[in-house]
Amino acid sequence: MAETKERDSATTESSTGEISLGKYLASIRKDRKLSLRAVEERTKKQVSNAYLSQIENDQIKQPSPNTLNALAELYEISLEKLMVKAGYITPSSKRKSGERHGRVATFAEHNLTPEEEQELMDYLEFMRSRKK
Amino acid sequence: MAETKERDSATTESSTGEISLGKYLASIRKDRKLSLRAVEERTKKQVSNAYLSQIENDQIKQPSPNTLNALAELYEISLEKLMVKAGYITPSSKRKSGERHGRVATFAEHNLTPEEEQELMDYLEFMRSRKK
DNA sequence: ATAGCGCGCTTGATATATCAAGCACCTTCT
DNA sequence: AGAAGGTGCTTGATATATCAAGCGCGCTAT
Repeated sequence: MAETKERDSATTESSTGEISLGKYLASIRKDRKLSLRAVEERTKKQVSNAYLSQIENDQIKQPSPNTLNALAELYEISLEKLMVKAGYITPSSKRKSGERHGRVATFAEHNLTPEEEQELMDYLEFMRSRKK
Repeated sequence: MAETKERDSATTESSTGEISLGKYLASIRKDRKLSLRAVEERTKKQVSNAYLSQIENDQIKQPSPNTLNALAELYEISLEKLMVKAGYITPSSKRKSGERHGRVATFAEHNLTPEEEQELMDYLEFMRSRKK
């Protein structure tokens, strides 16, 4: 009675006021014009079509980092963004809404690709939100 | 070709040739002079004493990132190191083409603490090892 | 029409993470 | 001595992730 779990979320506007993990992943997959089974193959069976379907319909609460990573790589999106949406990261000290923060050009000294740079920045936020 | 799931014993020298996750965590806890229940309390129940015991005895294969993070923070060790030991990160291609990294002093522009810097560097390796 | 294929989806089964409750043992007290 | 409390540990119960197998539907083709 204390807490009913099901007040979720067809449209979960949790931390950043964004859509749910499932809807987000679904929209991206469609953008990439991939079928569920295509994703299954391209991820070398790391994510089955059945499972992806459940994820996209928000029937899975917290896919493992491995799963999220496989999808992030295939779709070429930020792993940490998925980690946030999956609830691994507490949205405590999140940035002000919708604000793009400064760049980290100095990361270039490590031959970071733009994606790596973005991921590192996301990860920094991740760490700091946890530190709270 | 399949990797048989081996549940070998106490001294698992996997990725970095180090001890298993459980033994590693146990040694650190003792170093910090904390009891299982003390850890339970200090992590605000994020890790129960029963569960920690299982982890330390390698009865748990892959604790969640949340759990690992709680321990990493309490012990003040690298989360990514635990992620490696937990098997979230494949220790395959550490060297892509004789690549080695230097320091990342420039991270200081983001007011990184030494720990954050270390974690970011670990995480960079994490990303790159994942990238194939 | 019908055979086939691709699509998203459902479901049963299995593996595993996680914890509350308890147990056996060991130190101090009084 | 016994109570009280600390220690690591075990276990039964519960929740959840994950997949193989299958379903029904819409397309093309014959």
